[in-house]
Amino acid sequence: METAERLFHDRGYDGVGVAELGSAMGIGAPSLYAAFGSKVGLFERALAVYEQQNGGILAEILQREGPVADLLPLFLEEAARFFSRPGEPCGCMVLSGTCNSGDAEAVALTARLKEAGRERIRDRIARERPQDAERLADFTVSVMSGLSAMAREGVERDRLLAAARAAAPAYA
Amino acid sequence: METAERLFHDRGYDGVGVAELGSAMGIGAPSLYAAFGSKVGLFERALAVYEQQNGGILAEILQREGPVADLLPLFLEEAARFFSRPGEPCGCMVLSGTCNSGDAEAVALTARLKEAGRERIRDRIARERPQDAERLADFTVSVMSGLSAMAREGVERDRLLAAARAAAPAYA
DNA sequence: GGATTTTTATAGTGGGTGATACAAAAAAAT
DNA sequence: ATTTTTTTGTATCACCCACTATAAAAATCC
Repeated sequence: METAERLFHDRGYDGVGVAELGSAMGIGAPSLYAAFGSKVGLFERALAVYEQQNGGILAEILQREGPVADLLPLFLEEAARFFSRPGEPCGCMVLSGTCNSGDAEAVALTARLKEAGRERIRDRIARERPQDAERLADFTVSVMSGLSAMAREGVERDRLLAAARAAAPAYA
Repeated sequence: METAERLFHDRGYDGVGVAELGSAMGIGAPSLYAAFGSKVGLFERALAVYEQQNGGILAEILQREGPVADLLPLFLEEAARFFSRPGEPCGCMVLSGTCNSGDAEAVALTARLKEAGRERIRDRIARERPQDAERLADFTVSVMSGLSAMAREGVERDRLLAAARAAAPAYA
C-alpha cells in the first residue's frame, strides 16, 4: 500500500499506470481491481494512508497554543521541510498530486482534502483574528502550494525554508 | 496558433493531444508535424506566443521605479488578476502548464522560462536590497505559483487578490 | 494550359491506457 | 480427501497516444 502511495506521490495520479502500480505492489491487475475497484479507488486509499502517516505532523502545529503570528511561520517552515525530506517524494501529494489531471474523480478527492486543510488553518486563525481568517488562510495555502510545486521541480530545502521564513511578516 | 496556446494553457501539456490540437487549429496532424516537428515543438511556439502576448504585463511592473516594498505587492496583485481573467484559461501556462508532466522536454522548456522570470524578479530586488534578493525572489515565485495553482482549481479572483495583498508585509 | 512541386487528407504505425474474461491454482470448508 | 469457494495469471478488450507513410488535391511555375 505504501508503495502505491509512494508512486502516486512521486509521479502524480496520471503519471503512473495500473500496470506499474500492480507490479510494484506485487499483485496483478485483476487483484488490484478486486481489492480497490478502480484506479481512483486505489488512489483514495493511498491518500488516506498518506494523510494518516504524514498529515498529523502539520495538524499538530495548528493545535498548539500561542499567537498565529508565531504559529503559521512555524507551520510553513515545517511544510517546507516536509516537502523536501531526503529519500521521500518531493512536494505534497494532496496539493500537487492531481495537478492538470483529466480524471475528475481524482481531482475531486484531492480538492476535498485541500479544502479540509484550508478550513483547519482558517479556523485556527479565526480563534484569534476572525477578520483575517479567510485571507490569511488563502495566503497560507498559496505559499504552501507554491512551496510544494517548487519542491517538486527540484528546488532544494534551503531555498524552500528561506522562502517559507520570508512569509512570516505577513502574519504580523 | 493562439488556439493551440489556449488549449495548452487550459489543459496543460499532457492534457491535450495532437489530434485535438490539429482539429482545433483547422489542420491535420501531418501539417502540424511539418510545421512544428513535434508536439513539444508546437508547445515551444505556443509558449513563445504566450510570453509575447502576456508576459509583458508583469515584466513592465518590474521595470517601474520605486521601492521593492511597493512594487512586488503590485506585481503579485497583477498576477492574481492575470491568473483569473474572465474568459481566459486560469493560472499561468508557464508555472502550471507542465505540472506532473512526463515529457522531459516540455518540462525543461517551462523550467527555463520560470528560471528566467525568477531572475528578473531577483535582479530587480537586488538593485535595492541585494541581501534579500534570493529569498524574496523565491518567496515571490512561491506565492505566484500557489496563486496559479489555486486559480486553476477554480478559486475566484477576489480570494486570489486578497491572498496576494496578504503577502505585502513580507516585503517590508 | 500542362507539368512539377508542395500541401493536405486518409489511414495506419507501434505502444500504452484503464479495465476484464476466463481459466488455472491456491485456500477454505465440509 | 474431496468439493467448493476464492484468488490469481494470462491474455485481451476497446480506446487513445504521438507520429508517419502513402496518395490525392491544391498551388506554383513555365
